[in-house]
Amino acid sequence: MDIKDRIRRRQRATGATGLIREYEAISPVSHLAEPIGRSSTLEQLLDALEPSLNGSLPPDTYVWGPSGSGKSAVISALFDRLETHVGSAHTPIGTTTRAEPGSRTSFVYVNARRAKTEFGLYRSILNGMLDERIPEQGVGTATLRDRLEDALSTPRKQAVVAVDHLGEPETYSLADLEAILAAVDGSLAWVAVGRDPPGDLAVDVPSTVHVAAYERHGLVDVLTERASDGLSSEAASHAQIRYVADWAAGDAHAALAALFGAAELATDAGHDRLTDADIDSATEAVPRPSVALGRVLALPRSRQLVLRELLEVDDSLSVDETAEAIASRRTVDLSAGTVTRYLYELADAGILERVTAEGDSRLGRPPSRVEPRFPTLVFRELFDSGRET
DNA sequence: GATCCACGGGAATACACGGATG
DNA sequence: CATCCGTGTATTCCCGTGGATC
Repeated sequence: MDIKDRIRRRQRATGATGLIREYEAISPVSHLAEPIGRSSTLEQLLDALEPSLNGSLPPDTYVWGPSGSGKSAVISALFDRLETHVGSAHTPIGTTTRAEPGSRTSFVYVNARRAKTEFGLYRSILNGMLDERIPEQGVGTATLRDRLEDALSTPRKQAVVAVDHLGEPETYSLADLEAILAAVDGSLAWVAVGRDPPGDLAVDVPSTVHVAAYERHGLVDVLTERASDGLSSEAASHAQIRYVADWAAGDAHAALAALFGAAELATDAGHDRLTDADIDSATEAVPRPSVALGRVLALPRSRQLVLRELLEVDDSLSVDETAEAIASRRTVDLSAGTVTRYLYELADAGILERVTAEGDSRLGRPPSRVEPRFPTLVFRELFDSGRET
């Protein structure tokens, strides 16, 4: 919804005549309704979820794989489909072949980055199951849990909940998720998504699905498809796409971030197609490894603002000096001390990297400076064209 | 009046370094 | 020589506050 608004705004601005035809198509934070080249993952997921197609509860499942391997893309697209075509809650009776009459299965996709608490999780699940408006505040967590149990208590009512992005600094772990959902009394199964191998987790999961990184040709397919949807024809050459795919080494998020950044640079420079220099500059603006943009864009406003302004500040300054510079900008209404703390916190979370300065031997502990660990060009663009994320 | 959660200040603690101490 | 201490910074941690919502 957010993204669409931004895109419309952009399309209006550019008249969709420029090099970039559709921002969403080349955005690393958006997913296609039909993921490209992940059919084996899709099959494995359907195997695991098969019981739910007949109205019974599937086993809890853990899906894992590296950054940019298409986990989110596949899961979100699949749950979307399942909810509209299989979950009968919103489907008029008799329009599709359903197993047991009256059985209702809700398929809910939850982004843990945006539902960071127990309260938020219950709220997201209820939101996906019911058409009613769910309170955001003013009501206790236990109340929400009761409400969820109510929703699940109707005979033959069940829910399969996908919870994406587990185990990141800002999100809870699979163990936490299991504990939270175990407290819910009702027919509910989960599909948890994370990066850690199942063996590293403190939880035994009955079923796992591994998603491997994209092969080179697979990633080329993804980029080709996305470029043809989002860019003017022939804006990116085949050789350029292969180059980006190689550079990204299987990480679709990084590859799309580079493509998006290059398109942005080319547009700003008035090119009608990507130059190799655009691509080089764009890849330089994508650190490897890089933090997912979705993580950055899910941060509270004030942190995103600090990150945005950070991009305008001389990056050789110390943390304190940087904070000072950021706090003095007129868009920022925070004390330098608070900005300092934000910078340290962001560094601790891996969104920034602290680099201890060398030389310059003054008294006391030597200062460090911070460098972004996220795709800066894309963040800048999404932040500036949007707002309210 | 209850409740969630982002905010934001500032106290507490860690660290680097040189010099004093045992 | 190893350890402790003081000083000046850098970094981390805690917790009350208040807006918004029900």
